[in-house]
Amino acid sequence: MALMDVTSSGPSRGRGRNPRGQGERLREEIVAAALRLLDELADDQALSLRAVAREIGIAATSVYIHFSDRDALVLAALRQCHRDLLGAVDQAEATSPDDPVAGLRARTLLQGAWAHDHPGLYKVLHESTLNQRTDMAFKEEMAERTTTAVRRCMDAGLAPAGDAAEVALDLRVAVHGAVSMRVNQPDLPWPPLEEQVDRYLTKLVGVRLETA
Amino acid sequence: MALMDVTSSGPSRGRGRNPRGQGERLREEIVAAALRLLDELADDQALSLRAVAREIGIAATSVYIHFSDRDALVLAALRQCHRDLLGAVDQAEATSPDDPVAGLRARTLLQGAWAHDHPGLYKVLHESTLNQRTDMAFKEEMAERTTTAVRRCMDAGLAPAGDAAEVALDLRVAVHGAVSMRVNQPDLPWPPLEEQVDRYLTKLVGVRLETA
DNA sequence: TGTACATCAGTGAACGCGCGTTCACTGATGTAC
DNA sequence: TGTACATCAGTGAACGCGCGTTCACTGATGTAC
Repeated sequence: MALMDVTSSGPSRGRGRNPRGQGERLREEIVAAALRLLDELADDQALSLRAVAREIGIAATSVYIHFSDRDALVLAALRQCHRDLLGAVDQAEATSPDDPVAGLRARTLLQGAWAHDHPGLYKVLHESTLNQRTDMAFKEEMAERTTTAVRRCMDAGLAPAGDAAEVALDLRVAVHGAVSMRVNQPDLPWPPLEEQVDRYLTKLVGVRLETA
Repeated sequence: MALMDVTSSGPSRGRGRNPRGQGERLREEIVAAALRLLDELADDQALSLRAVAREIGIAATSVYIHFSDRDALVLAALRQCHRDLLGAVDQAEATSPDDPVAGLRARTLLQGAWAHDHPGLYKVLHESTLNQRTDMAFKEEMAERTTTAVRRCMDAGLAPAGDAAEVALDLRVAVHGAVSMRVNQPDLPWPPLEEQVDRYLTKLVGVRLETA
């Protein structure tokens, strides 16, 4: 995807300036560093622009070349994070194209696995005070796709017909609760997420899961 | 409860020093102010000791008379907050002493109502990074009491017999999800919490609710 | 081919601010003799 | 009854720090003529 650079080894380590026309590379690096730090900090308010700059070895002021202020940076990072997650979840679902129930289950479990791998980002994405202060409209996409997945189960006769949006909401909410509590209190002795998700799928959506 | 003070009107407004032996009053005032601010800020990291002092008109250093550092103050505030909530929930349940299902429902709904009234405190209590850094063992009490309430329903034959702890966990988790999402994204068009809770009670616990 | 100029990618010093915490203190009130 | 002293409740100045943001700048690279 990126052109090979014969003269330097690695992605221009040593923090030389980017070649002409490649100024956008820094932008990507800034966003990536912000995501790394946000995952560690688990709190958008705690992320400082200066820490991001430090992380990649640039002057703090260089961030302003690409972002108008700190909030714009955080928002861009979250947007990117959401896009990545959305892609991963869709991909997980696509593994079982012929089995709507398996697809819905894979979707749901991938979100759990992602939260397990990136607890800080999960918190920032779902619990940050930016949610109140900023738009975040892009988040609705995930909800819509879950509704679609539930409807597919209903249409295939694998779940009792009903209000797919309502059922999907109940499922999303319950799973968010399960993930959120695990993320927020990781030291408590939680039962396996898979089992709990399966109970929710069974009792809330009404699908039948083969007890493997 | 407190002795009447004939010479001053109101609870010693004007911020004169407390009489000898009443130094603990300031402690209570500090905790109350911290809770007020935490509810506004919805983030324990954002609460500054200086803001608390400002809020009640004392010197910032006076906080150190009662708390060893900022974290100790926040923890004390959360402990108090949790104690109050626990009492309120128990009281709600006690309104229906002869109906375990109504009791469980009242318990659950009161937590929802409390979160609605104190969204910032709900967030701090359940989502603050203090959860990772500090003990917060006192929070387990709420879980135990919910399990007891569920078991009561089972024992009375009002819910299918089963693992009360597991069922209670599934319920608590789902309700936390419902409350958490409403608190974190208050501008989204949520359906009434009561109805969602009733669905969870029906589908997860298996109780039958009179459809009034 | 040379050269002036524009553009691009980024820097470094400085600003004012609020923070947690430390320190030595103040002044009222009670108590021992 | 007087008085020295201890205790209590709380203060005010000062510290060093990291922060977001502003400003004027630097130096390499491309482009018009």
